[in-house]
Amino acid sequence: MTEKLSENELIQQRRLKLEEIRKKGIAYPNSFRRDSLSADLQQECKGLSKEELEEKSIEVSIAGRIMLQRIMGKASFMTIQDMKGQIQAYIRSNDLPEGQYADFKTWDLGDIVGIRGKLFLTKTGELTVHADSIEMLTKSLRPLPEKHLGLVDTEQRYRKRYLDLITNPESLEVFKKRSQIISSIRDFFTKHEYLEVETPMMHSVLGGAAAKPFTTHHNALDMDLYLRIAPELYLKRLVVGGLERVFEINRNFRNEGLSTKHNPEFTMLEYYSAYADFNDQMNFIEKLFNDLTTEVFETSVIEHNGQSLDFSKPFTRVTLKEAVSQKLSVDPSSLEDRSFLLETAKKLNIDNVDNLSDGKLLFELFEELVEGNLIEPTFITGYPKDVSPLSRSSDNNPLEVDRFELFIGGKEIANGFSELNDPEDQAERFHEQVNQKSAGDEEAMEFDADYIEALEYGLPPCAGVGIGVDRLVMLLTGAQSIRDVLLFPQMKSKG
RNA sequence: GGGCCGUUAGCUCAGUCGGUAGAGCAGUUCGCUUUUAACGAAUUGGUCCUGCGUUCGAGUCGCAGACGGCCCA
Repeated sequence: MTEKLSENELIQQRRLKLEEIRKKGIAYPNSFRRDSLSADLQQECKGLSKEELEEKSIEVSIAGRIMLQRIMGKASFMTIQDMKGQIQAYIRSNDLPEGQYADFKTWDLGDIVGIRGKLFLTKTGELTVHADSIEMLTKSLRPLPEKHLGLVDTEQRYRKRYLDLITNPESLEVFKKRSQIISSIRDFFTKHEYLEVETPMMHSVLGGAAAKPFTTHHNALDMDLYLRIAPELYLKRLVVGGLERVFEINRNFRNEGLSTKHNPEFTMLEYYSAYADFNDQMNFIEKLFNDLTTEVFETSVIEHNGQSLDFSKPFTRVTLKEAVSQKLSVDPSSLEDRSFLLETAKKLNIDNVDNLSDGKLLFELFEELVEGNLIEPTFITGYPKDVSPLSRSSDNNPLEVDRFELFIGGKEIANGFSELNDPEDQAERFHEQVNQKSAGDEEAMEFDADYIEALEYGLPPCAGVGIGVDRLVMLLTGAQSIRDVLLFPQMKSKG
C-alpha cells in the first residue's frame, strides 16, 4: 500500500509541494476561522446590483476545497467548495503580499484553503470573493477524480465514499435527504410523546424476526451472543415497564446475501404504543408519511420510477387473500383449499411446498405474485398466524392475526401488528418456533423465557410497527440500490 | 449459488482483423489582470485486474481466479 505512494508521479509532485510548505512554517495550520458559507452568501446577496454590493463593502472569510481553477498571468479565479456548495474567489497578484501569488500558482485541485476578501460581482454577475489574504490549510496529496464527470466507477464510489461525496453533488444530496428524513421522523415521534430509547444490539436469545443471525463471543463472560436481528422483544419489555410509547432508530444485523435491497446491517425504525391496535397504527403511518414528505420535500407527492405517489391520500387496504385471489382470478375461498395452494405454488416453482403450512403457502404466493406490483401505498392485512409468531390473534378468525404490512413501489416498507400480550399464547407460539427450528428452519426464533416472564407481569394492549429506514430513503430519493443510501455499504475485502 | 456485462494513465473513456498502447481532464513548462468545462503552445505519465495457456507475436483469442454491476434463486 505505501509503496504505491512513491510510485505515482502526481503524488510525488504534491509531496514536494508539501515539503516546501513545511519549510516555510506550519503545514497543517488550524488557526484560520471562516465566517461565511457559500450558499449563505449567495442567499444574502441575491438581487443586489454590482454597485450596491460594492457600496456595502462586505468582508468575508471562506474556506473549502479547490474544485476548479482558472489561472492567468497575474490574476486567477478558483471555485471553492464548502459544506453548502461552491463559491468563486478572485486572486490578484497586486492585492497580495510579495511572493504569495507565486505560491498560489502551485496550489492544486483538491487542496483545502482559506480566503479572506470583499464580495463583488463579476462581469457576468457571479458573486465572488476578491481575495486580500489567502492561506493553504490542508495540502491534498492525491489528485481528485475528473473535475466535471466526478467519480463514476461504482465500486470506487462505495469503497471511497469521500471521493463520491466531494465530486458527485447528487450523491451528497441523497445523504443530506437521508439525514433530514431521520430527523423529521424523530421530531414526529417526539411530538407524539414517544420516548426514544436504545436497546441491546447483542442478544443472548434470538428473537423478534425471522432471520439468520451473526454470532459473536464475549470473552469475559465466556458467552456466545447474537447481533440483534430486531429490537422488538426489548421494546415490548419497556412497554411492560410503563414506557407506553417508545421508539428506536438503530441497526439490525442479518446474516444473509447482499442485493440492491439487502445489506447485512441496516437501519430499522421500531415503535410501540400502548392502548392502540393495528388499525390505529395504519392511520398513524399515513400521518407519518404525509408529515414526513411535506416537511422534507415540501410536497406530499413523490415521483417514483416515473409514477406519482400521493402521501396525502389514505392508503389502499386489502387482505392477503383478496390480493392473491384477485391476481389468480379465483374466489378467495379457494385459498382455504390446501390442494389448490399446493398446486399453485408448484406451478410457481416454490421450493419445498409439501413441507409448508397453509399459511406459509399463502404467504409465499403473495410474495411471488403480488408484492412487486404494489406500487401505490398499500396495506395488506389478514396475515396467517404461523408466519406471525409475535402478533395478536384475530378475534374474528383464529387462523389469522391483527397484522399489516405496507408496500410501496413494489417493496415492503413497514410491518406492524397488534402485539400478542397473552403470555400463555406467546409461550405456545415460541414452542412452535422451537419445533420449526429443530425441523431445520434456520430463521425460526428461540424460546425467550425471560420475555414470557415480562409478559406475565402484564403488557398492556398495544401495537407496534417496524419501518425499514434504508428502503424508505430509497423510495423517497429514487435510489435504485440500497448501497446508494448507505454511506459505507458492505463490500468484499480486496487483496 | 446461476446467468449476463465490466476491469486499459490519478480520473473519464477509445483501442479495428492478434502486429511498437491512444484521447480528454488532471499534472509539468511557457504565455495571459474579470475567468467560469478559461484560453493558446509544448510536454510527462501504463502491473492493459491476476495467473496459466495458444501463437513467431496477446490489451485483443482460450481456461482458471479476484473484484464490481445488473438480473435470477
